[in-house]
Amino acid sequence: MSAGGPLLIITGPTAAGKTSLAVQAAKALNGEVISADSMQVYRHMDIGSAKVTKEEMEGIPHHLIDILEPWEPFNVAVFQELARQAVLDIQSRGHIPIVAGGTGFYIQALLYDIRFQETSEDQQLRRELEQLGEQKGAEFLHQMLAQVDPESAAAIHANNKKRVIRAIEYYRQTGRKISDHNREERERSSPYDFLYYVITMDRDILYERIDRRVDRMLSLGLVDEVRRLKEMGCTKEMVSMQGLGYKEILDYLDGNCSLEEAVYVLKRDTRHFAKRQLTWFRRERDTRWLIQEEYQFDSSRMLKRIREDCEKEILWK
RNA sequence: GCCUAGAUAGCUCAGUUGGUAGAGCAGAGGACUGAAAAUCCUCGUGUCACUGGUUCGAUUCCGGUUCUAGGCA
Repeated sequence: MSAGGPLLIITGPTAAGKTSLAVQAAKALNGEVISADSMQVYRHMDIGSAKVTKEEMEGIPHHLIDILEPWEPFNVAVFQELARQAVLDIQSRGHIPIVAGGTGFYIQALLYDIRFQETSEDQQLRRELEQLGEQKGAEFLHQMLAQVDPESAAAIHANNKKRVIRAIEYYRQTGRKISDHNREERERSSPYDFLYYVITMDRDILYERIDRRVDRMLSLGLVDEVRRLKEMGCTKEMVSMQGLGYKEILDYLDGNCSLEEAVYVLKRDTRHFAKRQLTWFRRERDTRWLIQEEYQFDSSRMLKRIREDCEKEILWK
């Protein structure tokens, strides 16, 4: 038994069926859910983030949902800190933590206990570097990075300004190369006894479900939800407003495109996102894939599989 | 019915002064360690509508056919 205790992870691309399986698993295994979702942390963003409703929770406690206002910043390091606390909290009640959500990066940070530096975010430096990039071009920034951390420069494409800037920022703040840091962190093993499930299905079916879900969001009042956020003062620069469904509808409300165009882009970008999520999970170690077709799209059948795995692994007595 | 313009990758279209063709989007694969629902990289053979003709050679020129727009009756 590892020091961290048992941990169940239920993830997968958007619209794969994570939410309901997580609740069912929690009910069956005496668990509580920790959301690993970068958008559901925000209040007033219910429809577009496909946030679990009170009814869907079926009385199961859900952590890290509705904890921030849309103008507040959020990132992996904050998530990790809060998620750790939630794990301890749940364990203190003798319950099993169930991490459910589609943000693979967050799951990784918690699962492998990735170390993040105790430095405050340097918005000033970031803005400076961004400006520099605007003025002198992506190549220039990339060259700056190459001088202090050639390995990172070789690994990060010059066009990927966000990454280049972060690598420079990391070096300036810590005096260390982010490439060294990454290499070390990659070696980490998890403190938890975990079962890492990734729900998926045939790509065409997944894409159809995404389209239908966006249509449903629209009929549930996504446009009104975004309009309310806009009236509250939310702008597209905010991290929260970069979420799918928010940036596109905001574009429409700002008069940059028709609603039809916004919906087309939203569906398309959500498909792209689902694809990226799958790429991420394919690369992760020790994942167990739950192919919906093999379980007739029936979450109780998937739950049965999970229970069998639990017994085999003897994670919980 | 006549005239004109089109018909090229799943979609929108470019192009070849005749040597069998290429962009964007879609789609696929990948990266990712404090913006991650973000950011970035890689991948393009298809009866060039059909059918005759000219030609060493036609998707490209000429004729006909079909279809689609627009115009005239």
